[in-house]
Amino acid sequence: MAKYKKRERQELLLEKVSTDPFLTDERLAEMFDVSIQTIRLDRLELNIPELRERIKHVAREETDKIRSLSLQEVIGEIIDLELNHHALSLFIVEEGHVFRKNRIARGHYLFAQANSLCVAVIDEPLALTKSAQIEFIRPAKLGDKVVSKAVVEKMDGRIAVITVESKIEQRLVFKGRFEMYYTGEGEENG
Amino acid sequence: MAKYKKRERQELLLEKVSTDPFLTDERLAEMFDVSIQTIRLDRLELNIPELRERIKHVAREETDKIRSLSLQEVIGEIIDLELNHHALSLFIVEEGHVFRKNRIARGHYLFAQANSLCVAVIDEPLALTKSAQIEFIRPAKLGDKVVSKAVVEKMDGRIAVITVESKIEQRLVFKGRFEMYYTGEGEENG
DNA sequence: ACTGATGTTAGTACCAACTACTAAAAGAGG
DNA sequence: CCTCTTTTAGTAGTTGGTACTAACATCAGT
Repeated sequence: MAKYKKRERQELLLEKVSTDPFLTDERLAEMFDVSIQTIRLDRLELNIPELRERIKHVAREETDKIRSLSLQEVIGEIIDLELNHHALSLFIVEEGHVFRKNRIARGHYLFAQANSLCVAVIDEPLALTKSAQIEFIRPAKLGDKVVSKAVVEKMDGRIAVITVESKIEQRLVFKGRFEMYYTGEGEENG
Repeated sequence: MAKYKKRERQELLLEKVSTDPFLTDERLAEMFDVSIQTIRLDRLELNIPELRERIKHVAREETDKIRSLSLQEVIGEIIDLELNHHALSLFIVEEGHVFRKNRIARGHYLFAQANSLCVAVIDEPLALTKSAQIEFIRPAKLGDKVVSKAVVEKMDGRIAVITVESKIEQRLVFKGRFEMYYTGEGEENG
């Protein structure tokens, strides 16, 4: 079987280039046993940018992913906050948070949302989780919007007690009782 | 104050290039108010590759990071496992896991290690956390190697009770009691 | 002030991987 | 056979460089 027809070649080209953006026109020409010019024409017709632009695009995209990853250090977005009283955050369950099998969110992400909310609600330089009792009432699934509410029950100068309830569309999915240790000393050096 | 000395400029150059790998020699020359040749000499001395190589490197590196990201779905590396009995995992505290201020690990990472260990130790298609009581005894700091041990206390066909102890160099930093819900039905569709 | 060493700039030839364009050759279909 | 599409060839120009040579500039020490 000799060369492909134009149509086939272009389909395959798209596939090749999207699976491996690092292919030069020269390599591609060899792969399809056509001239470089043909590959160029194909790219032109298919609006496939040149090698360097493809690489640049990948690099840009991925440097963005690092940013959104380090934003993930606080799980969930805080949408309401009154220091030392209460706080509200929203966490949207995405691909990375679920078991592949059943698309149920891993428990520790729900915990992380609650835990970082507790850290945020305390208006002190140092706030660490001391203990917690938690319950997972219902599973959260891919795409669910989990709203978590933390209420500070008491603060005695060292320990704060906070209750957290997380809901999806008004239905309780998680609750917990957190004891947080806090002080005014923000030790800067390790 | 006019131009920088060679030394200073090269330090700044390294910083600039590593924070933004997309800078051409021309842009850099403008920024430091020197000729392009000087920038080239600097790059040569500092072994900084040219723009295209830098971008290629970022693109390559980052396509790899997608892999290591999906590895992150289990926090910690499992180093010993006897299904339905016990499991051991190692979690090394890195930059992304700590508060910047004091380099203490965020609580939910220690929880995540324990939680995913509990999921792993149960030899059933579906295993979800039902509830947990946890205690943070001592803070874990940047660079610490946290060894977590999960022991299955009992399994009654639906609920497993697991105790977890996490230690850094033999010293207890975290303990918890987890109730896990499990079944043989691995529902594939949401 | 003169001498060297170090640092900076200029300029040339060359490269990869292209774009944009023109033009010729090859095939395929009626 | 003629026509229309497809493919190939070839030229000029671009970006962002390398590698190299050579001319200046700056300052340090004597």
